[in-house]
Amino acid sequence: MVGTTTSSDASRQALRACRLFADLDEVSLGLCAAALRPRRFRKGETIFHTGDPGDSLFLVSSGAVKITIPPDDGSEPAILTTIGPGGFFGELSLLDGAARSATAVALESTETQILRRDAFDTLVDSQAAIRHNLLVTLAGEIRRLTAQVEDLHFLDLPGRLARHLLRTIVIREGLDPATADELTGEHRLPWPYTQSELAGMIGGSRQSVNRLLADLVDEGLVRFEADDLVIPDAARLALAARR
Amino acid sequence: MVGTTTSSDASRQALRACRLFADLDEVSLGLCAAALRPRRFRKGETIFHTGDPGDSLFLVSSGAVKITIPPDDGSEPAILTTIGPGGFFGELSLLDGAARSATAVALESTETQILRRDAFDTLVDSQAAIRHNLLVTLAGEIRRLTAQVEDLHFLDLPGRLARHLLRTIVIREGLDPATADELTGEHRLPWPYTQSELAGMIGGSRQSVNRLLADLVDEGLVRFEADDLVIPDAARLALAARR
DNA sequence: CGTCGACTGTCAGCCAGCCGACGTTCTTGG
DNA sequence: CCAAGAACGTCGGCTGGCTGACAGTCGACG
Repeated sequence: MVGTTTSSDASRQALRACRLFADLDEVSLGLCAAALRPRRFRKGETIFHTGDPGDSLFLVSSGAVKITIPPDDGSEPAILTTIGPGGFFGELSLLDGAARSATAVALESTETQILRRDAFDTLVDSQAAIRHNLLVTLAGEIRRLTAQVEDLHFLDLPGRLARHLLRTIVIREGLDPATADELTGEHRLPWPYTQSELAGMIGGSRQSVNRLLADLVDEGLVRFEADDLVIPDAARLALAARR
Repeated sequence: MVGTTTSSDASRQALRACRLFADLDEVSLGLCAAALRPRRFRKGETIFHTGDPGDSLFLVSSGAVKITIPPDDGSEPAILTTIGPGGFFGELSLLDGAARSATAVALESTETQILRRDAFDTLVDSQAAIRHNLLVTLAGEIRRLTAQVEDLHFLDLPGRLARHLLRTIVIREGLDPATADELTGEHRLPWPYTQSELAGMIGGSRQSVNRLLADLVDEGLVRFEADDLVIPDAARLALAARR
């Protein structure tokens, strides 16, 4: 069965790239790979909604997904985070059996691998390495959210924008989030976001974000090149993020 | 050794009351109890600071603890959450080995049981029940923080105040946080907080909180009695919290 | 039992950032 | 290649909530 073999290879690829399955021996990796089912989403497609029941974890092989909270009126949704290749999402409902707490939407064409609850439970129970990685990742998630609450409390909009950009660098480059303030030098970020989305991420209006971005460009702190955002001097931007 | 026996009994008490150790058989419970060391904190005493290295988990036997983020200037700290009897805190540093991400301060005279990393690791590895409880609790923590970010995005100050009160009811009475909007009837909360602290919890200034509280009292939505806050009709308050 | 510190109550002034409005530019599909 | 929808750029007016200031209240402690 050529199809099956190909699918399994793709699954192995996805696993290797994902922090959750790091440090796993070949045999265990094969076991995990067998439990995965691939699923592709088109740009803008909704993967699940707030309030849905959920019993699957999604690994992102390629593309990107935004985790949002829809407003009940028609305004801009809040964007909690975005997940890129190697990341995963949807684990909460697996852990506590409750409904989805947020909505997941594909930012671009995205390839995912789905892991269902029974397989997930088996893996977590039998593989100490996966268990450890899971706990570390959840802790990281909590720290990220804590930092977000902190920003919303203490920083004004320009500050939140600057800090958000720094954090995005750190995430994209896989660095320690705690070092966001000590970044230096030039960085280049792929930038698939609209200004409305950016506004949703930092808790501001589209118009304000537009103005603040223009300010940053004027001051030479950031620059747009094709589909990338270039930050010539991260240290200088970090200064602008100070409380 | 009478002293040891007494201490161990207190430890068992603490464990029984804590969700993390629910559903544990007597023998395992004894093992856990043996790993605990009691520690008492006076009102206002700092338990640990942001940035400290940390390798212990604290179980609250009695009293209450606030988890705060200190501002770098002299203004009001943000208060992320408060932990009462049966709750625990300080688990993050245990999970990922990183520094404390927040400061913990005793709100009143507080009795805690300390569990150090080595004992914690052993327990989590050997007891599937504890492991499960830990994961569920972490998931709950993430949901709580997500809800907090959501509130800061979508609600104005009156809305955040009302919702905070509803959430406090839910936490104090040990209900499902998702049901906060559907509460009805009269509720009575112990109220050890100053207006400044309340302001820190909902992200507002002390003055604004004072004014909003007065409004709520005028409308008959809340009432202060001795050291308690009484909410005569939770459903009516929930209406005030609507976005 | 006076005084000192912490907390509550209240007010006026100010401004960051929201909102609505509208033109322009980009892009996508027919 | 054209039309229509989406995203960007910009403006002025309005206001929620912050800041600062000060007066009452209450409990603790010498």
